[in-house]
Amino acid sequence: MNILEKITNEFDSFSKSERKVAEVILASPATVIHASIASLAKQANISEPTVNRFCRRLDTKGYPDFKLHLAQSLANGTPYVNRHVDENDTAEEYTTKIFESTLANLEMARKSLDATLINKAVDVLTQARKISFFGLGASAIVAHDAQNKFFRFNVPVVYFDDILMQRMSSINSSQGDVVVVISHTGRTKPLVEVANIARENDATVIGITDAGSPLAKECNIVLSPTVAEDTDLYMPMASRIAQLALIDILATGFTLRRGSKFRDNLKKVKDSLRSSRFERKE
Amino acid sequence: MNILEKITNEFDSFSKSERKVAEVILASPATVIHASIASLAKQANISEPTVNRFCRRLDTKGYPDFKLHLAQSLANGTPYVNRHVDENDTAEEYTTKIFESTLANLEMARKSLDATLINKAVDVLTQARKISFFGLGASAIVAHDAQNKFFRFNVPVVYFDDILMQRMSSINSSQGDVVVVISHTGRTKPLVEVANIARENDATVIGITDAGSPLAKECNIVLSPTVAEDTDLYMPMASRIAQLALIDILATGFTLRRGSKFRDNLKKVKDSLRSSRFERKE
DNA sequence: CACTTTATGAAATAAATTTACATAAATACT
DNA sequence: AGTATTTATGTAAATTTATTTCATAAAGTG
Repeated sequence: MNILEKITNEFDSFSKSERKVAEVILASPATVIHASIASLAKQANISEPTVNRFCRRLDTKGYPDFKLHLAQSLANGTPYVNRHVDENDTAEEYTTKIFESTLANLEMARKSLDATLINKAVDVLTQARKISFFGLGASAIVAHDAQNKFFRFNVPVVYFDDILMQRMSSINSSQGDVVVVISHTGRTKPLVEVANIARENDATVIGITDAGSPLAKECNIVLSPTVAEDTDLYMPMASRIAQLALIDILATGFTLRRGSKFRDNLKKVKDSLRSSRFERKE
Repeated sequence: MNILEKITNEFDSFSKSERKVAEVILASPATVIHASIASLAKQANISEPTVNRFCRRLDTKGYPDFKLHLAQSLANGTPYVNRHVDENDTAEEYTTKIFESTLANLEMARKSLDATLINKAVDVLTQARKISFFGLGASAIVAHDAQNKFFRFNVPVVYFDDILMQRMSSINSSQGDVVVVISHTGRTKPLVEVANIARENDATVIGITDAGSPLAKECNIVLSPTVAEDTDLYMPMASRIAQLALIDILATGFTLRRGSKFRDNLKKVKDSLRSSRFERKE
């Protein structure tokens, strides 16, 4: 919790002198962060140790640490929240709301991801003989994006958004192949079947999906970026953005694992596009 | 400006010792705000006065004041750009870095977008007879996603990631049609041509691209979500996520403009998927 | 109203930061 | 190349700032 809120909340439980400090701080926190303990004590008409004790009471290590917390409370204030779009919102308003929701959800997704599992997934991917990315609907886009990234690594990579192709591809998979199945809910029957087929054919299955879902049960490794999907508009929004961030992370882990020499290759791929572009004038 | 960004920006103008401090700070700013000047100096293998001078160089009053600024940079809501992944990062570290960059870039994109133009674009889209989304490479994914969203609105919508199909489609366009061209750089020759063809055939062209680019010049409306693309790994990352957020915004604007009755339709589309899913047990 | 607990402040101590100065490194100019 | 000059860095002392200790005062309790 924000330390300013904390001061307000606990105000009633403070002693007489502590209240004096609290009042001075609440009156102009921005001034306090630049004041020494001596000057704050003087402003509040109490002694320096009292200020120090006040800081500790608020679970900080001492006065300087307290100022740090105060500074953070003052910075930008508003944490990201999921804000719902309203019927009468202006373009300005819904633009802000959507960005804020997206940010809030990314923050949430970040917290929900387990670095150990990511590391394991990267392990598996770097050793793969062939990588397949499968998704349907909005998740197809994520699979599509993953292909666009991983093909640069010069590993055999395929992507299908057609359930039949996915099935056929899975049936042909075997040990050493990695199949990445992407589904926000993890409840899309055909995709669960595809995962099952892949696994029965000894492929390693990585799921980017909800941890407790039927799809998750078919996976060797489950990565689940959790978001509070905005269901107001019945469209996948935050989920796919979090999934894309995860793809970035996996791709980054992959390149890091392969070392710097490997990254020169990436530059080549990028440079190969140059001739199809208009040059910058600057 | 955020002091962390400032350190990153001015890094090249630092002296040898200053760079050492900067590196330590950038590597783990959260640790630094709890460190004394002595411990930071030791970590960076330089003397305490050098740290102090470093702080002043960044327009702070001294080390404690510098820490205050740093704390504010780190506070909620101010993620920072350009946290470059490092060769030796752990999964935990690069995961954090990528999320932070993504958040910072979304924040940046949000600031760069003009609500008036968004409103205009929504206007045009709601009145369109047919909407086409065109992109190549990483932007193809964004176009793909846009189709996935807009087809729910029951308007004729197409998406192509094939340059020939894009050309043919553009040649056949006419007044009342809207073509949305997506390209981060706006310098991909074939796509610029496509935009030109569309415009010559009286379609309205909306560009999701860099404002000053050749592609932007061919557009009737230009929406340019600006991001500081991380070029370390030669892969499009933040740009496409910002573009997707913009698609969400346009789609949201579209549904709001169409009114609540229209949104019942969206629910129907979503419900139509139900039979293909495993039910939740809860 | 005595007694205990809790709160507060003065002074001493400890810690951290800054200044002043000396030396070393880098750069520019013969 | 060699010297002069500027710029960068470190050592040690001085200063500022924060914390601890301990004594005293206020508040609460039976």
